[in-house]
Amino acid sequence: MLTVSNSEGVQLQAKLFRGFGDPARLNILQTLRSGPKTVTEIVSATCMSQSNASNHLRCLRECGLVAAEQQGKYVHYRLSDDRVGDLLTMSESLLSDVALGVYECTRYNLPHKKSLAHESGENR
Amino acid sequence: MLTVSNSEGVQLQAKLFRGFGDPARLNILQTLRSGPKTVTEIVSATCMSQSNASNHLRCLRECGLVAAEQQGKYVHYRLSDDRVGDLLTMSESLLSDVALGVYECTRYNLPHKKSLAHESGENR
DNA sequence: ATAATATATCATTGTATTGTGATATATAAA
DNA sequence: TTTATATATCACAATACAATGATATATTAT
Repeated sequence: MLTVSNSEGVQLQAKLFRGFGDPARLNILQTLRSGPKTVTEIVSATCMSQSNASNHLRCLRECGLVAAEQQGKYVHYRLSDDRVGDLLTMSESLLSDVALGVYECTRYNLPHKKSLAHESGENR
Repeated sequence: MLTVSNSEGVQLQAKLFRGFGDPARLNILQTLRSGPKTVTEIVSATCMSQSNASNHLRCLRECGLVAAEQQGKYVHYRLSDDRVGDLLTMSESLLSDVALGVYECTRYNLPHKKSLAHESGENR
């Protein structure tokens, strides 16, 4: 078992979670839970542009979260390991209990209020 | 169980994973696996600045991944749920098999070549 | 009260990441 | 071959994020 009690281990593990931590990539992973798909199928299921999907698929592939197999002019992608799906399942279980908290977590999802600071008052 | 088959669900779930997907936050979570800690203890265990730790702790708290309890002038932080640790354990299991791939995933960890563009040329 | 310690907040700055559009490559069909 | 379809690559612009430093708040000790 990999030990993560060192700095490089934490880096690695964080990078693994990053694979899951982007809406576009997570969307792809969720889509692949129902079975292998071609890029075109992924694109249409996720409503993302083809280049964007390819870019994220590359990352997911290099991270080992998905595997690719070329068949003719198609490339079939699938989750690389059952544990990828297991992690999704477990996170959903956790999420169902902490959803409200996550929903309200604002540090990294601020509603884009670039200039709201001068909205009358704001003194503290 | 929360359904993630919709756009908001994926957003939420991605945000949950983001809590794990940053080295600083993951470092804090790993530190808390061995038991509750004060901010000062977390700071010294992780070698991060106090304000940085507080900022990340706030995110982790708002995401529901950690819980805080004030005791006198100390605030004790702990993992909020066993499943947080379980997710870490499971990711480590997965990582031990895909570690090489993750290590080589370059799309989001490019080696910092800030000024390489003007290395003779720079015309674009 | 004053000082000391513990923690939180917040604006700023630098950097990393995302999505896009243009283009390249590869395979198959006509 | 030419054309169409599927996928990949890559530079760029826009955005999002992390770490910092300064400062605020809260608790305890003197």
